[in-house]
Amino acid sequence: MYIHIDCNNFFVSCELLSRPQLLGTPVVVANDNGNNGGIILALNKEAKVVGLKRGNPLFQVSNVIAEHQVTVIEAHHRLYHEVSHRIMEAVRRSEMVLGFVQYSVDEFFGEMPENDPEQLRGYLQQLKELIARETGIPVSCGGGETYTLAKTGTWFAKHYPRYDGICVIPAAKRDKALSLVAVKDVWGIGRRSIPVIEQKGLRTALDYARQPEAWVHRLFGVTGVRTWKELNGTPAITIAGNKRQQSIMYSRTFAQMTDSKSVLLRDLTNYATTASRRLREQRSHCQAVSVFLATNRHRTDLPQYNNTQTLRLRIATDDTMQIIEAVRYLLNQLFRDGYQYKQAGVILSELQNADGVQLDLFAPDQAQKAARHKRLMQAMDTINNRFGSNQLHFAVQGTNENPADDPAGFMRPHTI
DNA sequence: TCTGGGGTCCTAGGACCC
DNA sequence: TCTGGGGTCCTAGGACCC
Repeated sequence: MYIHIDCNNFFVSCELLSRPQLLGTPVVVANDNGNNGGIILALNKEAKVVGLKRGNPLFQVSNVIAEHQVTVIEAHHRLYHEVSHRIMEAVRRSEMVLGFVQYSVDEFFGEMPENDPEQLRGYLQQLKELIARETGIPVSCGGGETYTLAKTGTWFAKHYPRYDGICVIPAAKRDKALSLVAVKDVWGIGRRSIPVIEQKGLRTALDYARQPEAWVHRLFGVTGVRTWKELNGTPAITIAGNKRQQSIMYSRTFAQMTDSKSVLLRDLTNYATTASRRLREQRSHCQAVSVFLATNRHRTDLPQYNNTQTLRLRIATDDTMQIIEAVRYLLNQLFRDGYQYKQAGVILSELQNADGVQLDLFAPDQAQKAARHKRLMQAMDTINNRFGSNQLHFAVQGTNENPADDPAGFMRPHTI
């Protein structure tokens, strides 16, 4: 049978590892854009009972936060990835799960060679205890005949306390289980499909599973059919897991809107630098670079502009300097005067393995230049890994004037 | 004042080939 | 009544996920 593991309130659980005194009090994790302008990314159950929800902008719920003395913690994404990695390693070492894969930062799938639901439940209990013991993170587990049913099991584990965090759905109870799940709570059925399904008078996962395949195919395509098959007990979804990413994006919403091209250039080159470093970390090269700009969609009183442009490179690269040049070119193409920009980002795509990159036959000197740049990038990565992420940077990135990043005031950036 | 930041896969249609 | 029959590659955009 297939199993699914989902970490409870993951970001909050990670933060509480180093702040155990906050256990039992309401805690939320929010991103921070430097202006108290973030939204709630994760919250524990104490924060849920006072009425907070994932996605709430902080400024809209500041009264609730003050009234109930909710602790707001800024997100530390590096920490979450490390903890996630520890969970994966702990489960791997236990050798209890086959084909164990990471699906997202806080979710895992796998298989267990066990058909008896009670036995499987016992194994999941062991797994849950192992993860708690080795990492301190509480998890919920589900089991079933397919990935989708296993994930449905986790849904029950989370919504009904009597399951104590573990729910296996055996074939014999599949229909009963699906009749208790609303169509909107099915993994794979999204916002756009729900009105179409409900208009047919279908309300539950079982209603959907009982429709003819042809109807599902016509309305929801092959992805809809896959979910339909999985609900009916036939595996149809594969989880890639543990592969290199196929695209890398870095984008930010600004604390203050800007109409300045030079500000955008500075920010975008910083994003390009970070994205390029991640590209090298996973030993990939990119063949395409995209930039997007967006105005504040919440400000209906201002003119809106939203655009993306992509540049394909002749030769795939992981060189920050080349990627910055592409970003500079794309910004020149995209930029329009007279708009207040609120968000911008860089996307690296068409990634390929760094070991098999095609060079340019007609530009042999390019190879020498590439080799020099490669050594420069390696040196910069080494220095920045050791002394802090932007110690050595390109002049176009600007100087870091944010005192929060340098509280002691001794980290003067060195500019190339 | 203040409204994340990432990802994957699929489809439709156009341009081009024989 | 009848208007070939296949292909490939590319791109933009949609839908879904966390």
